[in-house]
Amino acid sequence: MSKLAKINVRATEPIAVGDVAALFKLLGDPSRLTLLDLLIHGEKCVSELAAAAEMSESATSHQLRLLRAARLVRARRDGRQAFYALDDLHVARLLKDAAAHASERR
Amino acid sequence: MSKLAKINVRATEPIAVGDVAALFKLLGDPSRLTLLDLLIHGEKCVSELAAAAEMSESATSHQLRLLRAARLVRARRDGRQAFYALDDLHVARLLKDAAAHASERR
DNA sequence: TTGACGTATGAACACTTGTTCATATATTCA
DNA sequence: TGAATATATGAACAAGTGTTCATACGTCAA
Repeated sequence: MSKLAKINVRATEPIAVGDVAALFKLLGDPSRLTLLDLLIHGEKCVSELAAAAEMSESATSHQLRLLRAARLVRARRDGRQAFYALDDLHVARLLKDAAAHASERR
Repeated sequence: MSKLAKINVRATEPIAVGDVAALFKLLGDPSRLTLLDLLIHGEKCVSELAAAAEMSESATSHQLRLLRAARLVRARRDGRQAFYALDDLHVARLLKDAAAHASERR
């Protein structure tokens, strides 16, 4: 793949394509996207998220783990519950932009 | 998956999560992302893109097909060559935002 | 401690994805 | 027409992905 391997869209500095692709890849799954969308309105615990997204709690936890590894969300323990929240102010903007984009393509 | 299934990030109207995820999914591959990045600076033919991205022309054509189906790029025939260009003004912005995002996460 | 609850994690599996290889189509030139 | 060039496409395969199921962990209450 690409010897270039840098994205040059006038970002402050060129970024490895792999990093950007990894970010988009994480956002490119309906389950994860739903979870992130749910978190836009504030932090929620795993069972809340699972219920709202209509996923099993196991699947929810697995996906949250990926989002956490990428630092898109952060976890906070409160007793037996784990509360998740967006850990990145830019994510909401990316979602918004992409949503706007998708809506204009009809 | 999600009964909600709409993203509500104050887009003009709620968008199906599936559509947004499909867009991100397309952007979530290094090969396709490289091709799009190459096209930011103007239209290019398949062999140019293949050379610059260090991919086979077949693989390049396959990926361009996906990008074309999603109307992220458009093709123009000129003799034996097919020139591809970004077909979406928002894509460059998405790439830029994501690159900025990725760069701030180090 | 014991049990229940909420969450996390590993393994397994079906499904998807990107590439390669072979072949087809389209266009130009001799 | 025929050969050469540029691109497109189908089939097949390896590699990757998201879910499920079973189980483990951490916390609280009795």
